[in-house]
Amino acid sequence: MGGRKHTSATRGTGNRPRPLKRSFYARPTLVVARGLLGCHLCHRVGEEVRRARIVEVEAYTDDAASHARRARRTPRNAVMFGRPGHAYVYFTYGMHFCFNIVTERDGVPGAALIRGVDGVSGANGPARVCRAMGIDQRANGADLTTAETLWVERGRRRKGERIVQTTRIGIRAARELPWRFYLAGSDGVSKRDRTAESAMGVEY
DNA sequence: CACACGATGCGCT
DNA sequence: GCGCATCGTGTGG
Repeated sequence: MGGRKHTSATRGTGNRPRPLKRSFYARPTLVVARGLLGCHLCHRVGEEVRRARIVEVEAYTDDAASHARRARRTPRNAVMFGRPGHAYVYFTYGMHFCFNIVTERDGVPGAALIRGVDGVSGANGPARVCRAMGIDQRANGADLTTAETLWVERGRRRKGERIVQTTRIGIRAARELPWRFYLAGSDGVSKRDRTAESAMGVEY
């Protein structure tokens, strides 16, 4: 047995969490959103740790469709203006939660909305991600860099796996902005853009 | 204080 | 494709 310290047996689940650091999140929202694809969202629920692979993300800054539109701070969106690497969870339509990760440097609003994950069943769409992962309002404001209960770990992007960039879902304002990213061919993608996929030659 | 509506998902037409 | 559940939030009076 050579000098290999990390085997697949010691590197995978069951070891100490290796949460993404704050420096990962303290970057432009589009960069972070794209970079989260393929990473693993982890949530401790009691003794259990739920893990899922992030496959669809949207970016929100101070654009017209954002809760932080016009860079206006309110009680609800305040966490979007705070330190990067924290959870922004909001309640909507009287029954759903949506989970975001705060981006940009402290004081600059930004968040990446997790819209789809693979690895848990029925997690295409932001509300279903929260339901499947057990994320609710209690997670709002949580620091994801400490790996206490909620965190993200670096993942592998499969060879040849394509990233599709297209418009965001379920908004009216600024719908032309191509601020949604997803991994082509993943089950957890809420809505495919066939036009974009064929334009970039995606096949499967 | 009143009210319109939403970064959704589900069931029915 | 359309209506609707269900309620916190933001905005305006």
